[in-house]
Amino acid sequence: MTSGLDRVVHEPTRLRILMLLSAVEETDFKFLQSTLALTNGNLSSHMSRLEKAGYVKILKGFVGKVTQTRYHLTEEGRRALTVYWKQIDEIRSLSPQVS
Amino acid sequence: MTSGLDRVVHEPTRLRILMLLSAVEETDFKFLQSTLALTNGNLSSHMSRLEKAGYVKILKGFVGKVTQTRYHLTEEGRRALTVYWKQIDEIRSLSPQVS
DNA sequence: TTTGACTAGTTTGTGATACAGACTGGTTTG
DNA sequence: CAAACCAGTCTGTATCACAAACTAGTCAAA
Repeated sequence: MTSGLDRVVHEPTRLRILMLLSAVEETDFKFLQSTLALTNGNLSSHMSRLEKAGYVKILKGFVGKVTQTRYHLTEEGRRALTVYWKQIDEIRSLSPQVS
Repeated sequence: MTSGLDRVVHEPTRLRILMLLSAVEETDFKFLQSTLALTNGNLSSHMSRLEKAGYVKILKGFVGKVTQTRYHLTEEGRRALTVYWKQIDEIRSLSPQVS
């Protein structure tokens, strides 16, 4: 246990993605890409990572004939965020133990 | 600019080190090593990284004939921490822009 | 109908780096 | 002398963020 912090969540770009998702509950590729100013490849691989971790559900569909990918925060993802922020608060209030 | 977060600070182990230093102002190698449960090599390289970034001053001395290394948070380091926490707060309150 | 631009992503390649573990050089203790 | 401690350095490995290249399909328009 290096530090306890979930590296999947701790990565800044993914943290932003997760925070956005936790606010809107569902989004599509284009929105995330333009809002966070990411390259396609970068966003794509982050989303795969989040899916693999079980934090995000990837939903593929169509708008007319054009594919559209939407993302949905899972309960597990929401829990991971809660835990993460709790741990961050602990680090933030870190002071040496008086034993 | 990937996300604006200072990677030197963002790395969990270094963040803990910096928070400890910001509380005690000065510490030695042994204390950090045992408090954070790090290997010598790992702690050593993190401290070098922090020194290189200008966030920590490394002070080498002796206790009797045995070397002792102490660490001191610089003003720059303290500023970096302040900025870091401000940015974290911004991410934490992230919600989609209504344009 | 094929050429060319555009959309929406995925795959690949590379450089950076956190961490463990082995080793160094010196000191002290048994 | 041997073992343990201190404070490192120096490998090696495995991960991984990011960009760039690539793929697959859509939609004109000539």
